[in-house]
Amino acid sequence: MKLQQLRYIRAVAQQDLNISATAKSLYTSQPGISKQIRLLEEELGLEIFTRRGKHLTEVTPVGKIIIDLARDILHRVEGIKQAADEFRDETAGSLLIATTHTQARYALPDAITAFIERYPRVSLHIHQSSPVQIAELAARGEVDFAIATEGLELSSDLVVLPCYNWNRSIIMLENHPLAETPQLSLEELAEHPLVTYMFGVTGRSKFDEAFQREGLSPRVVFTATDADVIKTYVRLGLGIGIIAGMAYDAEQDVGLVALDARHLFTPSTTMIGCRRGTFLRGYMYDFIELFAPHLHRQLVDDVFAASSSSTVDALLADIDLPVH
Amino acid sequence: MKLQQLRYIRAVAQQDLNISATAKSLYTSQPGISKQIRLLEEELGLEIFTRRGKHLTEVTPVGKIIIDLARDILHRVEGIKQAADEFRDETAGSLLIATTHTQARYALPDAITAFIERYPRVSLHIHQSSPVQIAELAARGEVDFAIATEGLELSSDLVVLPCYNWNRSIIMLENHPLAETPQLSLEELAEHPLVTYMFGVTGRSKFDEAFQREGLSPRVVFTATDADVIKTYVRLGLGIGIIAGMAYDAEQDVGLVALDARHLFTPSTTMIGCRRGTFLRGYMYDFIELFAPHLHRQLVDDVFAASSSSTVDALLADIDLPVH
DNA sequence: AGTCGTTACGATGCCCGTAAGGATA
DNA sequence: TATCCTTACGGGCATCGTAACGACT
Repeated sequence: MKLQQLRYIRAVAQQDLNISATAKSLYTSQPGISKQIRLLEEELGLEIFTRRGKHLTEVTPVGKIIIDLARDILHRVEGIKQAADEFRDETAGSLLIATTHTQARYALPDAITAFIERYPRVSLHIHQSSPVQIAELAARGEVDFAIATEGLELSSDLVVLPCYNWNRSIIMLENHPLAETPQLSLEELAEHPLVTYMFGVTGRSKFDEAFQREGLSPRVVFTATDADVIKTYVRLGLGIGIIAGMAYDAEQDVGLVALDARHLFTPSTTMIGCRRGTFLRGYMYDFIELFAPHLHRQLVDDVFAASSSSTVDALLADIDLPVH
Repeated sequence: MKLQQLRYIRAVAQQDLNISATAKSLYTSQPGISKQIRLLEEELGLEIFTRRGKHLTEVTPVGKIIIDLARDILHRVEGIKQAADEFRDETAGSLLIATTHTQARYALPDAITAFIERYPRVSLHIHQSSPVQIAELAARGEVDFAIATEGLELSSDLVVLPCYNWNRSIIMLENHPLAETPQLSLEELAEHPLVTYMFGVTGRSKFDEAFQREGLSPRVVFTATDADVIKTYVRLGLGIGIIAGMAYDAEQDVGLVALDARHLFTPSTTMIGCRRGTFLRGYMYDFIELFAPHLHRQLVDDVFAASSSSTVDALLADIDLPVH
């Protein structure tokens, strides 16, 4: 058994069982991959992929198990390289983050700024995507960290840590009839057309929960994946916007007013997720701590070691999350 | 990086940094190992072993991390082979158990008998050793299971499950003055010369605890690693024996009487341990369940997935352990 | 002097890439 | 017909084993 064989089966599984495409993506030849896979199957005495004629049609049940193990092994092999890099030069390397628009735009800039100042020689890549895709990227180990409010807890391959809580703000045109209301209620909100985040994005679930709890059906006339788009449509008079509080800036957002809505909605918690078994480099710990100061190295190590929900809960029980 | 290179560094680390000896144990040549290690070090850009002249003297700090990761990786590679074997033929394979004399002699026979009847084509190896060595063998993945009363919980590399509780019996010559005493006390025991298990073996710690709690200093005149030796010396009139209850058999042990001592000592718990990340074959689950019926497959999976003490505690909280 | 790791060197064998063949949609 | 996997074949390279060297105890 060779590591390349494991790489091949992983890649083929990823590329929809197309060996030709896999060969291109790995800059090698089809026959090479085909042969190595057959050799591995021969060595193990079973088929990883089922073939119909000359096409790979699906992954066998054992194949699934083996590919999962292969992913795990290759990830740990990466860990050895990371450990080596860390030791050779702890101030250089790369950091790949997958996150949502909201985080990239409003929550991350401070941490990023501080990070690149402290680690100028770490090449930083931020990949913006939807929560589901973010979680997948991190679970597959294609990025080091996933940062999002929704969707991370769904993958059991991820170690997930809470970073901060945040509340919502209600934004509207400054001449809107509700603009002067001191303590807006959900009933009042439900009477107006609303603009907010799409399903599955930026704490949308807490939004729905709140209305459902009161037996109200809000009139959501427009949904978007980010606050900038929402603000644009609020400006157009389409309705009242409900966005993350941090997405409103009194100076920048002229013409709009924001009302704090923390009395209406449960706070959301933004999380950072990382694949289990990842070798964390020194600057990775530091990045986490820059973004979420309560997540110091010892605690992160403990949570990684624990890797199970109730122990994690115990470790995190005493922490007061920052509120943004 | 190649798997063989990882095997080499692991083996060299294990063989006291002696490449020649490693080469012999792996049936290959010294230069081959030497070169592969250098190639790996070159690829990673660091030294795994420190050399003084032409001798390997110690493992570098990174080396330790890398060797640990290598062990982990190789163990998971074994897991792939296990998964393949399991799928090819779930009734054949091998099962390696490291355990103590007490377990092998008194607790395991029933489970073993049932196991070889159900899985005649699984080659079974039982390795008898001290608790500390047992734990090491299992933690290194050289055996599938460690079964012992002491020492397993010390290794964080092991997933440990409780199998059964057991109590002690006091054995003595049938004409001994205490033989008729209905409820012996620790004070009375402390007045007589005692024979029991060695330190670190078969629940010896509970023995010491009991006397210490009462502020008593027992006169232990002889210690042994197994009950057979203890019984031999009790027969010689050396003193009163304290052994695991299951080690006394009224029919076999003629000339000796046993008094139940569960009112004097805290029960001990015998545990089964298995390295984290092990791929468990179907017959391995069955073996566990044959030995400890409450440890059914789902529960074992949950504990492996949890792999942290407090979650494990929660999973095991509702279980009534069998008492032997 | 003996043990041990490294270097040098030669041969086997493996891996990869090109080219051709057969099967499917 | 176009795509795709497999087999066949040849070149290059890495690995391994033997032998000799240098270094330490």
